[in-house]
Amino acid sequence: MSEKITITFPDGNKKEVDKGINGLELASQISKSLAKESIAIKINNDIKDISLPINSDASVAILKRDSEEALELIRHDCAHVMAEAVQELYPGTQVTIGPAIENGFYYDFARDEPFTVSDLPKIEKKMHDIIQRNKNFIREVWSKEESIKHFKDKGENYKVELINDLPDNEEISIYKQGDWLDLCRGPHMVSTKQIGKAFKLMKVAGAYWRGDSSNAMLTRIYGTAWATEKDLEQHLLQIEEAEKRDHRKLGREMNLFHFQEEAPGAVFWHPKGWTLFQSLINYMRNRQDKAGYVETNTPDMMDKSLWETSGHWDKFSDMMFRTEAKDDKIYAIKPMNCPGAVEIFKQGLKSYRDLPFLLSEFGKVHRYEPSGALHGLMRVRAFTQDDAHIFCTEDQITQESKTVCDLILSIYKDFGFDNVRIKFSDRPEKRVGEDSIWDKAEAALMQAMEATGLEYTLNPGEGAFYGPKLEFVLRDAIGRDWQCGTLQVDLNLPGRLGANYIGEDGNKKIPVMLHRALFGSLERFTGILIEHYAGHLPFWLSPLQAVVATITSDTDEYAYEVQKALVSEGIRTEIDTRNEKIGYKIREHSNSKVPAIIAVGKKEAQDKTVSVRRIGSSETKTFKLEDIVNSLSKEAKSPIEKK
RNA sequence: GCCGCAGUAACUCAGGGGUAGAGUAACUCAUUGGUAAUGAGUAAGCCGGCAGUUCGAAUCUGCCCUGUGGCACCA
Repeated sequence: MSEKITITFPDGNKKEVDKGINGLELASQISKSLAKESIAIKINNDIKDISLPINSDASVAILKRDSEEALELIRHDCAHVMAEAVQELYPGTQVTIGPAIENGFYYDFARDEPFTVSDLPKIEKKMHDIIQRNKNFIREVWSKEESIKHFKDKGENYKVELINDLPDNEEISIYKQGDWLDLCRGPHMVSTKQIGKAFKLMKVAGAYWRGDSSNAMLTRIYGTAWATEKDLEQHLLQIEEAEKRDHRKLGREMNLFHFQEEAPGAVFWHPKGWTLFQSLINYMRNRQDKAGYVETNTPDMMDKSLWETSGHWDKFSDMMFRTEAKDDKIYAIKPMNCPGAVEIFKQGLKSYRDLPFLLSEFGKVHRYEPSGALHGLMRVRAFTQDDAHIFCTEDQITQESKTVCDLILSIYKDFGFDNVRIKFSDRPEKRVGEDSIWDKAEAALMQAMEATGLEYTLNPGEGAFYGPKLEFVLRDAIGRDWQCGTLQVDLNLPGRLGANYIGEDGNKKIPVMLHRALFGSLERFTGILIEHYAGHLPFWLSPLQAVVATITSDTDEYAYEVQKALVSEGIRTEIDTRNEKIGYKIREHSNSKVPAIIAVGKKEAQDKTVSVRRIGSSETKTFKLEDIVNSLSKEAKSPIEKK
């Protein structure tokens, strides 16, 4: 009699089966249809090939193609099929790695002539052919020597490198699909046909071998893959939706800003865009005033020596703009506001009684960002930080950090961002300061984090060169994440720049400096808001809040009266007396996303009323002039004024 | 910075070795209208820059600039 093991199913049922049974056999014991639909198995919560023998008691779930976990397999299998298609169509192309990723998969290839998008339809067609061949994925375990020889003979140098770097005790598995095979950890589904049809190759891109810019550049092909064609369709629609929200497009349509060749990565803010920008600054200034900050302003250019002292020159001089005048000095255009803040702190003798000392600055900084990184307002070379530096004692770190966290979250809420995640980044490889100082800074920040009771994730090695940091990541209306605010504990720069205060004991002490930014970059935050709201900014932020549109020229005079009434209450109002039909005016102002379109014709002029149409609605409501002025001026208040 | 793609009228885009094209916008005229496009007409361009090939280049080639999708970077 063969040995038995006990299988526990997700519903808690147990079953005694022969040792060595595999998932497929197990499934067919339950039902034929299940066996037919199974694609993999979850053994003790690890997803495995369904053909893998089960040799000990285990909890087991059989995965069908429509399960959530299947998606990753579909995508990974799809990557393999794409690699086969590419090697079939373009002999001599080397394969490297090809994982499943969010929404799809990619595969990196090494080929002298990179692929272009025009190659994609051909590859896609070949993939469909391969899938139709319905070959099983077959797993084999090879010895290191055997696998190295195989890939070396085939000229797959990258695979050889991968195998060489595998730890000696690791099993080397190979997956075959028909004649084609790939080094792969797995797992995979049963056969290529289970991939289905719901995939599409999306784009080609360059990518460094092993993500290291000193290595060769490979060609990456990205694809998206889904369980059903409906899901694929849905995904493509979502991409379209994101494109519609693109702040670069909306910024032009709404006449907010532009860029031009002479100033790469620097914004030309148009009047409407600048109005929005200023609304954000005013809001933030108000919140900071109430939180006990005092606002400062520091020089845009300072002698290079200051940046050498701070340590910025050593790490970032390549990315700093510099300028010189008739004297022989080299001035750096500030890439950060912190040294300036320290210089202000240093003026006059400070006592422990002055701490915490909260200095804010809407500082415009310049950084020579790599050309390939520039992206509309999201990544620019000249931007404004809502920066602040909190000088405090070590004992105050926890409380001050907690206060900053609360402030950030409260501010994000005012813009409709309720879903915020926090990342904790600790010491990077290249840094200044003793390890003992880092120990202290990290511990203090961690303690503050614990004190807030907020959830966070660890982000090892990603801290600033002078200290660990928290990063605040918010999720927008269509589920995209944006890193905005930051809080950094700095036990290094104040000392380097010679800041101190007189302690309780009468001795000089070096203060701790907390760097923090809430929106982060005002430019970037503006871009995020535009995309988050798809251009439909809330009334208080809308640079143009109302348009008075006339129906006939007979009522121009009354229209001006209406505009004047609104403007005198601070509502940003334009007037449209053009010789156009009202339908045309409605259409135009709707397209440019004006929140309130106020139509006036003979009827309104006679009754001293207005007809209001709000953006997003096709309803028209009639109000008395004074009533609309009152209600709009209430609506125009910022969240702070409303509180 | 690296790999790919793109740059033509204010905007969106077609064209492609031999008078530079469309739609929208602008301007002019007519029309004074009731909630997402009234009609007719006019004007508008160093076809990103510099070199080269050619009898001839917006078109082909090279270099550069800018943008763009990724990668790398992000104090």
